[in-house]
Amino acid sequence: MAQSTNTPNLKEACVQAAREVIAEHGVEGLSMRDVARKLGISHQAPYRHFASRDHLLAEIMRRCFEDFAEFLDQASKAQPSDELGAMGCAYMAYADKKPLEYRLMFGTPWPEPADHPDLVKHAVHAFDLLRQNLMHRNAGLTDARRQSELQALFIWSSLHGLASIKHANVMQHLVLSKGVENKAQDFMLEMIDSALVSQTSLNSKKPVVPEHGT
Amino acid sequence: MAQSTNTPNLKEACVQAAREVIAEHGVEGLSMRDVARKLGISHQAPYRHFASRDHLLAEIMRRCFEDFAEFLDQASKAQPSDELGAMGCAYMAYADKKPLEYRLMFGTPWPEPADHPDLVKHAVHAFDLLRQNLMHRNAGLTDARRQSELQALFIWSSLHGLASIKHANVMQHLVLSKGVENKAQDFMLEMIDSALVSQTSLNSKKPVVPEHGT
DNA sequence: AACCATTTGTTGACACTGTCAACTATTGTT
DNA sequence: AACAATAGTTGACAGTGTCAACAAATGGTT
Repeated sequence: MAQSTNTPNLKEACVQAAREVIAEHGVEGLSMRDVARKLGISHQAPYRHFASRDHLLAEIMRRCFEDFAEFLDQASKAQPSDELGAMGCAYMAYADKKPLEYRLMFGTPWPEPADHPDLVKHAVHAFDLLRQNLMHRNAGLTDARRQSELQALFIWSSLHGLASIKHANVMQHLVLSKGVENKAQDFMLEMIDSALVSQTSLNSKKPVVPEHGT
Repeated sequence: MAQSTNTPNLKEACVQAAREVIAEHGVEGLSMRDVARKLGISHQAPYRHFASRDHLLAEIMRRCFEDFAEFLDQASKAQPSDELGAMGCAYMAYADKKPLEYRLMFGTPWPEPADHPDLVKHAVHAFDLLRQNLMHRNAGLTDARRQSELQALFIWSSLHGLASIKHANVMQHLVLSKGVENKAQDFMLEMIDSALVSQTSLNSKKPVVPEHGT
């Protein structure tokens, strides 16, 4: 009966509440009933706006990808001289500053893609930013598109790999030498740069990825 | 009462049954009661051998790391001329051939590490194989250990990144050019090799990672 | 062989989950 | 004002992990 909170559009409130629950108890700890409780409504009310828990989760993930893509876009535009390097740094910075969102996008078992086409669309768009950037960089090459895609996959893999290793908090168990953990990111960006440059050494000598992260 | 199956040691049977359940319904679909049902025992029997669902899962993950480390070790020993490249290929081959195990190790939210020290120990050991290999390769360098660790993290990140992208089945949504998906792995191994060689170009010119995967 | 403690397995509960079905209240349209 | 559509509620059902109390098996000591 009551509906203690003022919720003009309950759908939006559900998304917000769900994000809070995830922040507190992790993705696995998200329950529809928690969301309902948090909003002071009945346990079935959210089902009027989301067909299932997976649909709610998919909506949140979709927004994360939207936010993520915009963040990458901004970063690359802010540094026109080195868009690619900026994107690499931005990628890692995002994973660092918004671990929840990152984990949600790339560390959570996805719901059935066929049921959530919008989610897929937004996820692909984030990748396309990287691909387009490399396309521009490889302009003139015979196999520009193919090369760009391969490079994009390489870059994405490396960045994502390091980000998920960081998120898994596993480095602290590896008994690494002093400073290695902190330097890992810069080192990795250098290695990516190095690999790209040595591959396309005929075209450009300019470094692709600068030194520092944040 | 009944205990329909002949289970001399129930603990072992539980692990086996759990792996089957995971194979059928995924990690999220693993339930203690499923395990019990599968063995024809009461729903509480498994708790005599595993304090909780997480403990059962941790034991399975621990064995996966054991198996994984042995696999990497075998591969590197089988090809003494290029241990590192062999390990890289072996890593991807394992992720490809045993997706369940790989996903379990690297794609599943870990239980609280403090509660499962053995799990951590075995996971670290797998990483140590890579580190030691690079240590041997970098022998003589001033900062051999530090460099080896940075390189190991880079290699691991790249391989793991690509493996998890593959497992997420997301490439099929990216509308990649023909052949890119299949070539991604070899390309990535080449890039890793290229980055390592160009970094330590004063020491060795020999390629670190060969062409083909399996 | 008889006793007893320890281990192993069972039964029954409890609180929790997602979600279906049936109900009521609200709202906008005619 | 009447009515159809929408939004929210209540109550159920089957499923889960796990605690507590019980029973059966097992093995060592006397």
